[in-house]
Parts: sequence; structure tokens; C-alpha cells
Amino acid sequence: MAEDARDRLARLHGEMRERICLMDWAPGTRLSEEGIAAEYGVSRTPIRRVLARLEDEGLVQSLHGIGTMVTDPGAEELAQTYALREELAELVGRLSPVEVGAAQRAEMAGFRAQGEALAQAPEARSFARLNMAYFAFGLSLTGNAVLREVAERLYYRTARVWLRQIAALDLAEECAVFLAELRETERALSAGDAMAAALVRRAHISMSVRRLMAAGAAGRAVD
Amino acid sequence: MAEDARDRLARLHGEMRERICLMDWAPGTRLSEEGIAAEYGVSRTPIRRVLARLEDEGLVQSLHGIGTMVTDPGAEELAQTYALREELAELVGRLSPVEVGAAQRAEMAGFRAQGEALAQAPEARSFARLNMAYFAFGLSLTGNAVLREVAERLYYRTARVWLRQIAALDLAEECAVFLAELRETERALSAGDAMAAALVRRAHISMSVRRLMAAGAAGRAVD
DNA sequence: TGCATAGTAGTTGTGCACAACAAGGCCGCG
DNA sequence: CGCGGCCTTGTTGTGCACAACTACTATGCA
Repeated sequence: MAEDARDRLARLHGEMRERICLMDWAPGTRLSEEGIAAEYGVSRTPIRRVLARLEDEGLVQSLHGIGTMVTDPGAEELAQTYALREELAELVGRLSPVEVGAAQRAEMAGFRAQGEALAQAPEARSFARLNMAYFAFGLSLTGNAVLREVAERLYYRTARVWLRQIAALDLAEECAVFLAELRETERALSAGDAMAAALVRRAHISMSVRRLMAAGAAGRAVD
Repeated sequence: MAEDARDRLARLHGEMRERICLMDWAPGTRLSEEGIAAEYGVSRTPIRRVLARLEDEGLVQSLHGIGTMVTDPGAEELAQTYALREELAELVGRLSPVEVGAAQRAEMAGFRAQGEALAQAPEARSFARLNMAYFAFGLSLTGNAVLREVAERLYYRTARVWLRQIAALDLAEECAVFLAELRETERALSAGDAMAAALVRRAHISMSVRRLMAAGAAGRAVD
């Protein structure tokens, strides 16, 4: 079997979401339905289906007669999203935490190793990709699928802004802090303590937000 | 100005969602895109746009060549959703709680009055509508729009199952319990304590889940 | 009678043409 | 020179026809 239409849309959605979150399509960018359709070799219809979902997720906004733009969350919305993300991060350790086994520890060690490599050669895009993959791993520590879905939704909503601000901050320092988080989490998982890992995550989200907010709204796309 | 296309879709979405949550379209029902389109006097296109959103929200599922069916969440998914809803209910009181003023107290008194009327003449559909409106009021007690959005999403995902189970339980007793919750919450809001109101809400969700689960999966639609 | 198979009806997914709409440029008029 | 209206261009929204796919039924054959 080649590929189900359902899977094709999911793949399209994932790719377009990544282009937004990695700032290939920065906030404010006007997307062309026809252009994207031509690029993927399909008609506007399935692209519109994906854009509709991205709009429901808050990543883009379509205006009749004007265009479809990548949204740029305001400071208030960002603060509210992060506030909720902090709570959800803690819930990952409290609601149906999985039993930490050898598989989790091995995967965690892999992330720590990648984190060390990144800290030696800081680079924004690699950082963003690793952060994304590590976030997914963190979610795998809860058995609550609904929580995973909601937390993922909110993560992708903040990812592009995080990446933009990271580039404005001291990239090397951010990578170093990230590596520290990875090491702390590895310690928690080695002890089999998923709740501790969740608390480490929450603490680092909290501190990350502080640094981001301190950097201010510099670099916000003009409307 | 007549109506924006955006608003029309939002209205369609709201109406169709209500038909699902009030069990006009019970779980398992096969929806006809063409039928709905004819009913609303539009083509399949905007209906498909709305159905796509409902599918992303988990209320319906479309299968190529088969049809679009109202989903019937399994016990596991329900449990996970309610577990998260409990936590979010508490967060309403913790994240950016609004200052409780005369307006909130007046609205709350209105709900309590409607609750008393309902308790005198229990009726499932009225109960569901009142519960829905009261839930929206509860969300208005937090200034965190993201939290409101997520909590609302999860509420509508459980509403239809709740209504089905309520009908199977002792309806009069459920209405009485609901009235008790309204009175407790009114007391909390009179004291200006939004956090207390949130905790009352959480407690009642928790107890409601217990009763629902105890009633078991009787009445589940067969696949 | 049992069963495989082709056919048929009904559904969602896709492509395409056109309508609805907004922004900017251009021309004519005061 | 200023400016108001028109027009042109580009975009998203809608309708419609057809393709892709599934379930069911009838039919012919052993």
C-alpha cells in the first residue's frame, strides 16, 4: 500500500508546521496557497485543509481577499501560553506517569549526548530541532494521551517565538543551560523518578520564560 | 454589513457542535455532508471546512468512502480527559483569576436560580444546556484566554458522553447535586474567592466522574 | 445450496473554475 | 497640486464535477 490520504495530510501538516516553527516561514510571512500547492504537486484543496488546521491551532491566520499570514503572538498571549505550559509540564509527572525503564534511560542518554555536541558547537536551527525532539520525548513520559495532545499543541504555538528570541540572546549560554537541564533530567530518570524529571522541566521552562521576557519584545515583526 | 464569512463558519461550527453535544447526533451517527449542506443551504465546501475542525477536535471522524461518524470516546480516553479537566478546573482559580465583582455575583445568582428551577423539574436537555452555559461562566473567571480555549475544547469533547450517562443515572438526583454545586460556588464568589470556586468545581467534576464511571459503560453505542 | 465475483450505490477526497473581497495604482476632475 | 473614484491585480471562499474508495447486492457457476 502506497499511502493513505489521511497520512499524506498528516505529513503535509507536519512539514508545514515545522517550516513555521523553524522560522523558514517567519511570523508575518504571507503564504500563497497556490504556491505551496505547486511546491507539493497537489491542488489548493488539500493545502487548504492543512492551512485550516494550522489556523485552528493558531499558527496562521487567513483573511479573505488578503492572504494567509503566519501569526505573531503578542506578549500577553505568550505569557498565558507559557503559564499553562508550565502547569502541564508538571502534570506530565503527576497524571499517569510511565514507569521509567532502560529504554527511557537510553533515549535520555542519547539526548544528553546530542546536547553535549550542541553545546560544543551552538547553532540555532540544530538547537530548535533537538529541543523539539526532546520535548516529544518528555511527553512520552506520561500515559495520558490527551495531556500529550494539549501540551504538544501549546508547544508548537510558542516554538517560533522562542527560536526568534533565542537567536537574539546569547546562543552559547542557552545551549549550555539546555545541556544542564538534560543532565539534571538524566539524573532524575536514572533514579526512576518521572515526577522529578517533570519538575526539572517545569523549572527550566519557568527560567527560560524569564530570560525571554527580559529580552523584551525586541525583534517583534511589525504589523 | 450582513455577516462575515468567518462568522458564518463559526456559527455553523457552534450549531453543529451543539447538535453533537446535545445528542441530536448521537455517537455512532453517520453524518451526510450533502445532507447537512442542503439543510444549511450551502455547498459541501464550507460544511467540509467545519467538519474538518470538528474532526481535529475529536468530535467526528471521516473515513474515505465510508462516511463521517460522530465519535464515541472509549473509557480510557474519557478517564484521561476528565483527569486533565480536573486539573484545568483548578488552574482557573490559580492562573490570572479575575476579580470577583457585582457582575459575577449577579450572573452566578442567575445560574443558581435556573438551577433551582431545573431541580424542581428535572429534564436532561435543559440540564445539558444550563451546564454548558454555566461552564462558560466558570471559564470567564480566569483571564488566561489560552486556558479557556483548552478547557472548553476538552469540555465539549466529554459533553455528549456525560449527557448520555446522565440520562441513565437518576436525573433528579444529578440535578440536585448540580444545584448544590451552584449554591456552594455562589457562596465562594460572594466571599470574592475565585480559587475556592475553582476548587468546588474541581471537587464536583471529580465526584461526577466517579458516578459516571460507576454507572459503567452501559449504553455505549455498538460499533 | 454455497461461494466467488462483478456490478452498483453511496460516500469522502481532489481538482478546477468562478465569485467575493481587499489593496494599490492610475486617471480624471476640481 | 490634491484627491476621489475606478480599475487592475492578487488573494481567499464557494460551488460543482469527477476520481478514489468502501460496503452491499445480485448473479452465475460449481
